[in-house]
Amino acid sequence: MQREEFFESLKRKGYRLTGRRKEIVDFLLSQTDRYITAKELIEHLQKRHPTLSFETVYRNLHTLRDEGFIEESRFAGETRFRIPCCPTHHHHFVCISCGRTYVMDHCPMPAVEDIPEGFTVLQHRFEIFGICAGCRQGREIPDWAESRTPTEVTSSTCPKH
Amino acid sequence: MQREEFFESLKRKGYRLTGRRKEIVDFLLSQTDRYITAKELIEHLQKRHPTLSFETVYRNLHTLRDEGFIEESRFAGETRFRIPCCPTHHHHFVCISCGRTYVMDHCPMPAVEDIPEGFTVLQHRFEIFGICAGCRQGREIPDWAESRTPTEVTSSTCPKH
DNA sequence: AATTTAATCGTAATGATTATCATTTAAGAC
DNA sequence: GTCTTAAATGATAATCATTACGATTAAATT
Repeated sequence: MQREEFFESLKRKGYRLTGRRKEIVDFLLSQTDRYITAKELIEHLQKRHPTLSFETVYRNLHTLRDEGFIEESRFAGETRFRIPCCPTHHHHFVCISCGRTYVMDHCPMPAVEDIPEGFTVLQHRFEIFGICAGCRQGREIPDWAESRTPTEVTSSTCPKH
Repeated sequence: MQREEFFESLKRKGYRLTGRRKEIVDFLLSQTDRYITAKELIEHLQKRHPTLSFETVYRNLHTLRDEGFIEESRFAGETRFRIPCCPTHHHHFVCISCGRTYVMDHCPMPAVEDIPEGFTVLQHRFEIFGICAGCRQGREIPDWAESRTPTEVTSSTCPKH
């Protein structure tokens, strides 16, 4: 979603286009290929705008999330946010070292056949966590990743984005 | 995994079988069909053992997690833990109302074919969130669930556990 | 029973997130 | 352009989950 489109959409929903809101959205739009933490966002924006408050950042992130504009994920012990890189439904390979996400075409839901009657599906989450090629060189695998029940999976070729 | 087996395994890894550890594991073993929060665990155990400290609970949960004995998930704004209901690899339908989990046979990993060369897969996460039949009656869908980008998925039949 | 050291307790500290309320400011009306 | 008003913000304090610390307890081994 492009910047102007994004702001139009916010406005249509009755939100005001404040300076802060625009700064926050602009930064998110500049980072659509990875998840960022609230802290990263604040630190980045406070360089130019020292008076920016935590409250404002969290309030905006949650507003955007609740309106479906941003995705939230949590890994390596931190909650992270991002604006989806593209509007179509998809899942990610997430690099736990740099937070970058790589689009995967596959969605598991069509193959799920054992949801019983009376159960309501609201959401699903499918993410593969690992180390991307860029981070592979020169970085160790973080402790938290090695220490948890790993999944032995053999993989194959070629991402996107 | 049964109780004695569990304790044996802990002991083999060099951990002591303390009273607190056993109480914590026993409670987890009594709740293998759902995720519980650290708070729930503490509140339950403090009824009988008022001196139980937060420190001990968190330390044990993390020890158990790091040794691969318990799974961690986060939804509805809270971090939750559980001992897997069975040792084979599987994923869950998670009821966001009661936290109960229902085993699904399907694992999406074999169908994933677009992981590029140089990328290392460490883990994957596939969860379906929704409302189970039991909770469907008499409960509303929580706010947090309705407010996020929902996934429109049609489903079919019959869970386990 | 004595020894060793992991595990625990109690408390304080940390870090992330949320609440309060006075003040500011975007958006629409005039 | 000015006025109005309600949303958004900033500053601060509060809350909540989680972690750290140092003294004490107790499991496991001798």
